[in-house]
Amino acid sequence: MTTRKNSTAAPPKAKRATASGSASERRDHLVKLAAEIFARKGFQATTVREIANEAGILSGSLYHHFDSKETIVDEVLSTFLDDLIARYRAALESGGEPRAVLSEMVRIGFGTLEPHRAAITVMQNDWNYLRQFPRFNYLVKAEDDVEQMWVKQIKAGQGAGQFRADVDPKLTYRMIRDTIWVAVRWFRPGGRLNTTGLAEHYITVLFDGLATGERSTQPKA
Amino acid sequence: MTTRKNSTAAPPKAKRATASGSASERRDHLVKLAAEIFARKGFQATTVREIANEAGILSGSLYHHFDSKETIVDEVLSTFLDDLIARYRAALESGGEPRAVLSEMVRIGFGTLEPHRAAITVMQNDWNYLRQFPRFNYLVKAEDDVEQMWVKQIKAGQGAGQFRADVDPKLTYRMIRDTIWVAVRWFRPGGRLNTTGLAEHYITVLFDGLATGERSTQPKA
Amino acid sequence: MTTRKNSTAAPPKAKRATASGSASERRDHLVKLAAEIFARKGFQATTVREIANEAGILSGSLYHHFDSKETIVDEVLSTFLDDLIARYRAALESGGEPRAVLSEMVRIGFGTLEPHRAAITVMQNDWNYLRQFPRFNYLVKAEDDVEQMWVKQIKAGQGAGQFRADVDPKLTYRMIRDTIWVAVRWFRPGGRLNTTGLAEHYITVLFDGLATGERSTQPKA
Amino acid sequence: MTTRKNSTAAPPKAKRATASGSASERRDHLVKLAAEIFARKGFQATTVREIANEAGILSGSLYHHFDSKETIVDEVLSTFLDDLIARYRAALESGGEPRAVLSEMVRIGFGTLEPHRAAITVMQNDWNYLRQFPRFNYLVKAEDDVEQMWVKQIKAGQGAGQFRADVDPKLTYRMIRDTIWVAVRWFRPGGRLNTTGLAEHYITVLFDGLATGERSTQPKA
DNA sequence: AATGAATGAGGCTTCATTCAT
DNA sequence: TATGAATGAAGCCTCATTCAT
Repeated sequence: MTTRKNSTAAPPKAKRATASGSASERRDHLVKLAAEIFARKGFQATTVREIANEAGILSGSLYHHFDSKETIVDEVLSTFLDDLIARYRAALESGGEPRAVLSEMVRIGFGTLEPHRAAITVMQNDWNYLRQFPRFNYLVKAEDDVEQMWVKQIKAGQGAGQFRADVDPKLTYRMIRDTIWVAVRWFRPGGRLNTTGLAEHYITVLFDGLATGERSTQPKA
Repeated sequence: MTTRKNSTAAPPKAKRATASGSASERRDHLVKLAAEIFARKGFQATTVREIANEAGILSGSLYHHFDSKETIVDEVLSTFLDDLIARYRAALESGGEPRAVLSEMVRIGFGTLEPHRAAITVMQNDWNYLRQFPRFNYLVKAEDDVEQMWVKQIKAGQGAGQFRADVDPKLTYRMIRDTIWVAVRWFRPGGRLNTTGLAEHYITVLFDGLATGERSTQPKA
Repeated sequence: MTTRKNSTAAPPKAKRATASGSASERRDHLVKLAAEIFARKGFQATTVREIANEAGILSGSLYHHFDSKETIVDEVLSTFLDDLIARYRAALESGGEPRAVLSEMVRIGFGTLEPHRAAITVMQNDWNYLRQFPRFNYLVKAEDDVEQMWVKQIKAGQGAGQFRADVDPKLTYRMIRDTIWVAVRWFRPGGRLNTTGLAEHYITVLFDGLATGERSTQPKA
Repeated sequence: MTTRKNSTAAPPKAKRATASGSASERRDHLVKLAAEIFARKGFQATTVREIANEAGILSGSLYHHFDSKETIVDEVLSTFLDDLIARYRAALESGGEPRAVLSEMVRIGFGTLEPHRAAITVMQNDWNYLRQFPRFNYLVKAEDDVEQMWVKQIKAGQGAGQFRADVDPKLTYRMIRDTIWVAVRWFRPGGRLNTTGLAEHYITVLFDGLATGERSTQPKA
């Protein structure tokens, strides 16, 4: 009735070693389990009972660790965003030329697809629902911060003559962002391309286009 | 609240001939109302009571029109998909060269953003949840059909030397598709660009890329 | 599973007559049932399931009539207070001399003991708990209104020389009020005294005191 | 949070001799804390976690001191009742005349308002709920004992011609009792009157009545 | 004595759906 | 077609209590 998973395989001692661990390790483990289910079924369709079952405890016991179901998804999302923003900042601080920085940002984006697959999926699917709650206002803030980083680089690239001047920076950012994140819907590790391959593929098309030969439209700048 | 007892008296046929004509009109109206709410709040977060309220009736009364909540969203999605596929087919049957056809398909895609905004939003946000029900299997089928149309054109374009040969057709399709549909999340009529402008903007970047000057990578074919 | 009470005794037709009735009759009936249980067990110790069981329906069905458990107790209390204040106002508007009016108010107070026994009990026992919720602020308001009515009469009586001047009007009111309401804890219809008898007994002691012979302290006025 | 492992090393006896002396002091402290919260929020609305928080420990740790939540409130109430009955007995044993003894009992009652405010509040508000549990039967017994003391004095007063004979002793007792205890709801130290003042105020009204001039009804005896 | 994790029962509430009228 | 009352299942959460450490 207690341990439901991994119960018959591991020796008792190993089990105890797993069950203990630092206070927040347990919490992190639970967040990870929850994230997977949220990603698979959607936040609303996921019951706290499912999360608890997956962890081998009763649903009420979850509330020893979290205030509410919202708190859990909050931790899922904020963990991802914190990591993402930190990576972006590092890329910006490298001080490279715009095209190189932007390429790196694309790589960073695709690079989160695997480690943060669940969180990105939740953000894609449940964002619309979650944002109606005041507690998730910070998500909008984070989104704005990220947008500024991208738009700034695109504009810098246009100023430096690296990017065509006849595209809208904000619009372009949105298209890039969506193309990256939405890939989480169909990308599965182990397919033809890994996320690095995906990134390079996209960088190619993004910068040089799908067409061959001469560019049909020339930049105005 | 209105007519309450006219069920057993009048002959069914006569009644339908007179009072009807709006038989399916009423139904369509309800579907449209529901679609808007589904789009705004998500399918699961939308209660049948909300839909009924919006229509000025009680929730139980909805069941004179639809078997279930799923039936309503089903109608929302299938109406959109039927229209979309019909348009794609028309573009394909025009028999133009691949690049022209693909451009037209992009235009068609962006062109559905306004008339089918609600349906597209629902498909984006609730697809993950809905697909777990067998009744929505046909959605997967429709998605596959559409994918084939696109991939065929991309391959044709590569064969004709119009498109670079070093990109993956299926992957490219998915990125195009995602870029278009996901725009429904932020596109609002009345902004800087209408959907036609959006389409042209994207076609430019898609075919010629973001960069200026020489293409850094050359097609292998 | 549906009708649990009065099911075997009454003929089917009678039952239907009971089950229907005007929309608010059903609601009033439920409120009355709930009031009895609240009085017997306390508001918090009463579960919505108990209320629903008593009414022969499922707990969820209660929410067809009421927003919440609080709404039910709200209706219990406000019904009582509305009636009480109306009666007090009528007594005040009779325009009698203070001692007569005050006597009448005492009679009114004891007079509510039977028809509003449940509500008064709830107010006595659960007031402390309920007042913490903003929605019950109006209870405090009603209490203040009533206090003003009483205090005004006591002061008037002192001004007219009918009541001793060396007592505090507000304090005296509180003691009278509490003595009346708190009787709901032990008063049971069918005992030695009915509520009229109780009222007269209290009026006697209230005005003339428990002692015999000369009053040991004289009014200062 | 503090000492965590000193259980198996030291001999129990030595430990108790040193660290203890506050064995029951700690317990009494916890009871006092609990009483305050019970009074403020009601017994049922008070969680063991709140009590533990107030004491700076975790809720589970409370169970090293008490078997259950009921045990705590039991201690709150019985402590008060033991003290009250002892005081009453002392007054009775003084052997004064009925009116003097009764006055003293009124003073004792009001005198408990401050030192036992919390316990009295709990008894007022949660009596109805608590009495349904067999373990609190002794409360009813104590209540009966007290009633007998009062009624005996009232009857003695009537027999001695000090109190009017046309009042019901039991009924009179109840009204006096209620008037005193219920004052706990609004009495706050530091107001116009302290409990001594309250007592004298009430004694005046109780024996001589609110009215001035001749008594309108005369005792029959 | 205290911690911290868990239990198990139960509470209030929501909601899609049904059905007699 | 619509109403209004009800169902029944389920959901999130609370809380007194237990127990190994």
